[in-house]
Amino acid sequence: MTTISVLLVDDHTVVRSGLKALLGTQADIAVVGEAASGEEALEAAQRHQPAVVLMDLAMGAGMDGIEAIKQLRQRTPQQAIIVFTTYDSDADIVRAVDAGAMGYLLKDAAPEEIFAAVRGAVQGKSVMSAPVASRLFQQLRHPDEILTPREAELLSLLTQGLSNRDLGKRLFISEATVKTHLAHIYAKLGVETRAAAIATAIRREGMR
Amino acid sequence: MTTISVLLVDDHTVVRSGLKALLGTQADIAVVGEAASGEEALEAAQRHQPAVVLMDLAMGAGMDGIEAIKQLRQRTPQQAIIVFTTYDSDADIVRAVDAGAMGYLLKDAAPEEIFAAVRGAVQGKSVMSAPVASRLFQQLRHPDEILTPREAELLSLLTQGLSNRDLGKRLFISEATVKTHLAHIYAKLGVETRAAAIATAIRREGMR
DNA sequence: GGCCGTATCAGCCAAAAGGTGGAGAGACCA
DNA sequence: TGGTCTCTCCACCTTTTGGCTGATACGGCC
Repeated sequence: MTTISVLLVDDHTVVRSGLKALLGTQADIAVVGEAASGEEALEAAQRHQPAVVLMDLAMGAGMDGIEAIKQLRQRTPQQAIIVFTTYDSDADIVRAVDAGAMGYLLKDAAPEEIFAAVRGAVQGKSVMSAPVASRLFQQLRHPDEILTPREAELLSLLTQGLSNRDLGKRLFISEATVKTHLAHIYAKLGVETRAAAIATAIRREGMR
Repeated sequence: MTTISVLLVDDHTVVRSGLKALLGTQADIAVVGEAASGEEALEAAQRHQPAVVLMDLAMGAGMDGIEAIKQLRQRTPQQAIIVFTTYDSDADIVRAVDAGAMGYLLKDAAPEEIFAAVRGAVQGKSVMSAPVASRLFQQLRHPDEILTPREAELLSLLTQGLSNRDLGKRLFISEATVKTHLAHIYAKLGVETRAAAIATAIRREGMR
């Protein structure tokens, strides 16, 4: 039996020590490092060379989880990344999978679920919490309602109340492009105004 | 030195074991029980008679944290309650304090902060995370940021994505009046656009 | 009675957002 | 190779929203 080395990435000390305590009960799993930000995660992944990275998506200031996943996939592609976060937002799931995440767990997952995900990840299996799987399934049934990664990214910023101009600056695209994306988002969400899109996104998609 | 008994209430297994691990490092603090819901919390508080209850506000289905606090204050008033949650929403803070919480910690709090809060609570001291204190302070300094009933009503409809015209129809007032109310709401919320107002309202005021 | 807060309405102007239609580049795939 | 998807950009036009100023009316309150 080989020991599976795991790196924990979460800005909450409490969550890190909880995961450490839980994973510590398993003989075949060992936490080899911790990081509290995306930047730290890249450094720690390089240094500890874990088999699995358990990562939160929301991490206060600095690099966000999605960006960290992308960079990790580039630098240390042999490491399996499992997202471990609080919300099952459609957009986050799409973006995380797109960025290269192997699994997607919610923080209220049972310990057994977490163990299974870690063990599965090293074998190339995707493990996700039931609510996440259900959302993905629903998306498959309505393929024309799936937001593209770029649209999801834009929607996420939209829910923070940014104007078209600000969205453009933030994403390094023109205002015209922002409007195009927005029109597509509205069509997919089935709304007509940005106000309704924000309301729908925050409530239905669990964005915050 | 007396040992401080603590009850943990959180629906996330990971968070409970993290707190347990952290608090376990302190000789004068002992976790005497855990609960994953408001209902369980009431039962556990009765049975274990802890000196301090560390409680999350958001707890999936069933009784929410605020309701649990109220009930605990009634049944076991000698126990100090510390809120331990992810968000520093104005509405949540006010409601928690109103319900009888002694302290308010965010989940990204440093371990020392958590220890200090637990020790302070048994001595009747209120300990809160810096961002929380800052918000409370702001509220005290800007009492004119409280929405009038009519404004709150309008804001609530606004978060459903309605246009000014629709808001007017729904509230039986002219569009001009809607705009007046909106201007006041924006000023009070400290935003400039309806998009930002919706985002702020749903997130900060806990509207949904 | 006068002051203040709240709720109602108007008009004007500038800015932002939304609708329509079109188009090119690159990736991917059958 | 041709089709499809995604992302990017443009122009033109209409509608909506926001900023500003000002007004009336009702109910407490000192």
